[in-house]
Amino acid sequence: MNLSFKQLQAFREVMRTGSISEAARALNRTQPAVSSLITTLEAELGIDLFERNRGRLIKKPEAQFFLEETEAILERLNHCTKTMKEIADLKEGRLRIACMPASSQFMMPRLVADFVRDKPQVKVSLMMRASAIIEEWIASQQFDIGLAETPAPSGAIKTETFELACICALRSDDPLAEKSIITPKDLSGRPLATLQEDHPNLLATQAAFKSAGAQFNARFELRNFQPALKLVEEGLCYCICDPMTASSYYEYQLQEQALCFRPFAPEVHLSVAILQPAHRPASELSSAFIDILRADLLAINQQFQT
Amino acid sequence: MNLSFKQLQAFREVMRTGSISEAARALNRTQPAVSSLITTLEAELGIDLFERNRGRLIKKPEAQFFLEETEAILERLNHCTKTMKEIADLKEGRLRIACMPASSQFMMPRLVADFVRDKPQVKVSLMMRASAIIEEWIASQQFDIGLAETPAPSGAIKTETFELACICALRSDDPLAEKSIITPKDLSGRPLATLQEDHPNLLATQAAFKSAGAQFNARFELRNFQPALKLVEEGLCYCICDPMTASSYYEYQLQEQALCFRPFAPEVHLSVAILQPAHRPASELSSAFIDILRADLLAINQQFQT
DNA sequence: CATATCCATAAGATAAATCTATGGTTCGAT
DNA sequence: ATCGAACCATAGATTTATCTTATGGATATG
Repeated sequence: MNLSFKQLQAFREVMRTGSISEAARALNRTQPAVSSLITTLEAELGIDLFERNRGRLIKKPEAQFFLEETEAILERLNHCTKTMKEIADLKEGRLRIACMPASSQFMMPRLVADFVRDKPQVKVSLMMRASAIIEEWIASQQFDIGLAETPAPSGAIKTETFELACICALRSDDPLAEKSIITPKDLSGRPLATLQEDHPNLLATQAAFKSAGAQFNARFELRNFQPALKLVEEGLCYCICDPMTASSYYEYQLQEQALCFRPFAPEVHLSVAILQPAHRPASELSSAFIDILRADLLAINQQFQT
Repeated sequence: MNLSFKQLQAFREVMRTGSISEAARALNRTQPAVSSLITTLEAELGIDLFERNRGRLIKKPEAQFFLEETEAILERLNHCTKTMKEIADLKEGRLRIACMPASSQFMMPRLVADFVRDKPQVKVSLMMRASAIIEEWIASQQFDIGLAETPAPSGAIKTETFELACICALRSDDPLAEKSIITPKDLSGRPLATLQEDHPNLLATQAAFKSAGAQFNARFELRNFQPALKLVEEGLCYCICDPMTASSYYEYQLQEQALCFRPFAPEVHLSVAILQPAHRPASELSSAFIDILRADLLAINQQFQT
């Protein structure tokens, strides 16, 4: 089987125009070139497609059948290359994203919306889960991109870590809002909403308080910072939360913002990471999305550091 | 769009084996050859299909998609060439045959049956009609092959004429059966079954009688010779009929043949023809069938000339 | 640390496609 | 009839594409 697309294209053109010379003109080739293409095509198929009668070509019934196949193949090929071009231009494709709760409500939807605005053919799966689940999904290649708390190193996951500087959430009418930077001393003994148990972020916060000689009063222990802001709004506590959660607050609480955020010193981090399946290259689409995701994470991390 | 099947085959093999070197071995090419095929393929698609990581190839998700398309195209092409081979070997195709009554009952079915015995994929339409209808069907290209009485010359029909020597049908117990050749003199004044009105065959028969000085007694006028044999069996008449009709008699009247046939002199012909649409080449299948049809007509024409 | 395997590249060799030139045939119009 | 314009096929020259050999760099394996 040594056919070529050129032969098929030449054959199609000959069938359309009814003559080799005409087809040659349409294809910007010389007549002998097309003649040869047809001859070798017939030889490879083992059957004559045209009858050479009195110096002219006459289509044989077999040619009609072969034309249908030819059209189908060329059409498919054409469509396929077009699709690949679309994929190359990021106009088409599939993107499966799994993200942690802090980013799921506003940040990630906003990024996805911006990203796909000019890509009507791109399909997106966007799932919110706890970081541990996201790890599994990425490791098992069920998702292309994950945003989660930094997992333990694993051969199955490629990570790009971001140390998000946590900031202090407090009521705008709180006296502490006067300060441009909040320290453990400021919050000494005051009720806090924190992450639970042995979360690295909690440990780091406790360490900051301890080394500053401040009293650490964890009143609310939560799985993540999202619900904490309501508690702060109610005046029940303070919260040293990650900037993604803080940023979300501005995105949904557009008017009458009861809360404000202040940098916290010393820096306490929440370590998050962009996750990708290892041993499998990212699609062009993934890479492009990760670019804007990275940029947004860096921007959010800066947003509250004045 | 300048892709080639070679590139697709190479790509498929690389996807299967996971490496260029392996694929090259499978394809009986050198590794650089395959490498180049893949490179140019990527260039023409405008997108990388593999990631070159630490000296190895890693499939990108885009490659997976493209593979599906590639498989489909190659599969279709493969199937198509196979079918063309079948067609070339006359193992596949379509044959539309229209035949006149004299040949429809035994001769043509027998020929078709012989022809398609080893061609299970060949589809046949076999229709019996009066010669005038067959002409129309062939001229309008509704049928590929016609067997009919020779029509008036027409630009739309290609004809191959056979002058069938008519023979005399008579009862085996008739005294005339003793003779090896029947002449108009033998039948002078005796009742005949003939074709009707101004049919050339009737006119020719009448002329033979006249020039022999014999009396022509047309007792039964029929549209064709088939029913005549029954009348001869009943002893009601003689019939100078065409050899196809006579041959049919042997094919269905296997035992107790009440009739016999004798050559008639001078020769009186029934002119029949194989018809094909003009300005359209025959399929390989048509040509092949016409070959055996021609042979059979010649054989039948000899059969009664002892 | 040596060895084997992988891929890419370059240069030369081979094969394929294309073009130019030509001749034969048919058809239509002088 | 004869001429000219189409048509197609073939042959030889030329360009283009493809393959191979040779080589070097990178990475795994034992």
